[in-house]
Amino acid sequence: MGVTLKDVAERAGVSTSAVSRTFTEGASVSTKTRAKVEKAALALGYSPNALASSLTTGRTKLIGLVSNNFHNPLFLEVFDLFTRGLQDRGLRPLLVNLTSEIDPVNSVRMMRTYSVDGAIVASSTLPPTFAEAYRDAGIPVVHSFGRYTTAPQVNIVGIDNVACGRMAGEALISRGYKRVAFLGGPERATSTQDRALGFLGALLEHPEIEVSVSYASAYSFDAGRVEMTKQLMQDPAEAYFCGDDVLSIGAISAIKEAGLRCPEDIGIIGLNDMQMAAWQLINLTTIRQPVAEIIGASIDLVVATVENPKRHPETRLFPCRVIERGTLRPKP
Amino acid sequence: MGVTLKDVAERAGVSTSAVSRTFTEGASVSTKTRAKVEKAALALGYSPNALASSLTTGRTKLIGLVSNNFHNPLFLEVFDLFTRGLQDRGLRPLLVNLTSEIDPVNSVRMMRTYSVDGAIVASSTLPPTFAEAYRDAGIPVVHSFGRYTTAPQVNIVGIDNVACGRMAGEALISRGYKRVAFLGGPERATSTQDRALGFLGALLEHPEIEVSVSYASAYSFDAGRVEMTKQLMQDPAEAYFCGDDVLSIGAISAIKEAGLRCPEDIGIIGLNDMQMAAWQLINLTTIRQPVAEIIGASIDLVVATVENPKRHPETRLFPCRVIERGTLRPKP
DNA sequence: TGATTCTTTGCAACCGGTTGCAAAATTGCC
DNA sequence: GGCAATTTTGCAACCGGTTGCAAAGAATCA
Repeated sequence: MGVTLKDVAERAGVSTSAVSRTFTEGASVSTKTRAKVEKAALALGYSPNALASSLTTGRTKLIGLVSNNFHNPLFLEVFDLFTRGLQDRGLRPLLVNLTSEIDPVNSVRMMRTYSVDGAIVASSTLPPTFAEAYRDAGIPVVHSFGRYTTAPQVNIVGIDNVACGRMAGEALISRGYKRVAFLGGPERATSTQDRALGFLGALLEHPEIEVSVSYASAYSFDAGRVEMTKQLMQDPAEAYFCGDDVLSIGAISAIKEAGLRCPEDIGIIGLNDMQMAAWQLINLTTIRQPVAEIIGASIDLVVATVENPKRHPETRLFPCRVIERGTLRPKP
Repeated sequence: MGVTLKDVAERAGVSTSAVSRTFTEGASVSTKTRAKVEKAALALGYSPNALASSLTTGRTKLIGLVSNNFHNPLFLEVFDLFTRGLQDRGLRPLLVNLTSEIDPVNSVRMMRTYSVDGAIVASSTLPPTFAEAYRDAGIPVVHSFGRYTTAPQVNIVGIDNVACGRMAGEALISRGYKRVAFLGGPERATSTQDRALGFLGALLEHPEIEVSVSYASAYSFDAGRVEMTKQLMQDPAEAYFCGDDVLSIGAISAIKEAGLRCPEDIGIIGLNDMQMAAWQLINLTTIRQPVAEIIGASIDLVVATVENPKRHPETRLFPCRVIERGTLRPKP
């Protein structure tokens, strides 16, 4: 079955080294032998074995793509962009689903077992210790959608969640809402904490506006719906900044089920701008996270770190912006 | 960085063979040496190199997971289940995104370059020739969500799309709709053709019911919305069987935008039952595709074919059923 | 043409493991 | 304890490639 280097060498009447060199960028081969080899390889249907060569070169061109966000529709876009982006650079994503794992130790071992060149942790909910565990194991890593820190221990690419929270707060203020609220994801998620911080910060400058905070149990439709239903039974705010788009849609669902309208009775602003948010049926006003840029930068960074492992860890943050749709009342 | 077999052997004071054997299931090692080796391995933090061993064993435990459905929310569930299912069996998914590819030749070469043990083509829109190209290259393969054929050339796991079409037709008939329609995905997709066939077949027994057929340009929200808008400008049917859930949601959006109500004015039944279909905001009556079973069977089949490459190709179809929600009027 | 330099080539060792084989060690049995 | 049967062990070859090195060949120049 498998055609090997040796087969090609024999057929072409050259040494295996010659064959190896024709398939190696920038190696020294004459045009004549190259032609002979290529002809033989074509005839035999030879394709080099990346894993065997990785043994000597130390590069597998495998990148571990680690995530636990297999329930957030945004991540379908994320996986699409990551796989395409990696493919375009001749790299292969080795997918790791961490949904049922809490400990990085297994995935680290796996990364080593498969000698990945680098790893990308794509998650807004995993703690920074995850990416750090990879780094400690000597695996070049970047944490995408991770939390910004002033003295990063690992590469981080994402958004400034505090700034986004502030942006959301200002959006509500500028629309004249007098009673606003933050409806976050799980309180322990760092992204939630940061968004709350920014939101409350913006409101601090407006003591005349009433603010409240609550947390859903997960970044999910159901959790958003449940939490908003709870709010409606008490004394709801006029407008909510929801921790993310899925949560927002859950909240909107609760509002409509209660016979209220959005934005006429209650306004909602989300975060992410996943494709679904633009669906006319949903038409969610939200803050766009520049997913493509984040992913492009993540790949760039992991490649750079693979090429220079001593590279200093870096943080790259991308600006977000409000996307005006139909779930907040218009500015006065 | 990398701790090798030799390092462990040296430290444990045994041969490399002994170390290799302690890490090989069912090999002959005494308890004493095993203990020595394990102690040394632990102290050194050794983890075996799967790629090096694949050279001699011929197994990488890598499974190519090939898809082009990176825009259908159902596939987030699909990827979640596939990655978890493969992981549970000690296999690793190597993700291949075919979105911008039409020719299998590149992905086949890639599979060989990485010596995958097998491949799973997860797509309802890729033609059967794709999976066949893998099989021709000697790669054990199963086509998940593929089309049923009586004399399969490759393993196929999925649903009986004709039966689903019939089921949808019967659901509409039983609710007393007198003018019904099929709003399919792209006409060239085999799944669309089969669903149309089944749907029309069911209606054949009811000549008193008026039937029409149209096709959206893609399995997407926008395509569904555009096509339904077109329908509404002419003379719409009372109820539509949409080719899939995303298409259905697009259609519902168009209906609401036109100031009509679903199901009071127009009924919709979808296909897939992706998680979102159950969201109260959408509450789509649809036909459930048993995704978890399909994926479990796909993994079983690919593993079985890896273990016995001469295994006869097999088709496994799973029954679907109607999930009653709120987008069809109730049965009389 | 011959000396010198640069390019191309093959040899052989190596990457990190596995495995058939024969020798060594252990066990069982009388 | 002695012998045969069984288990454990290490040697060495091999998996499919890469690469440093020295020799061979080609090109350059006087």
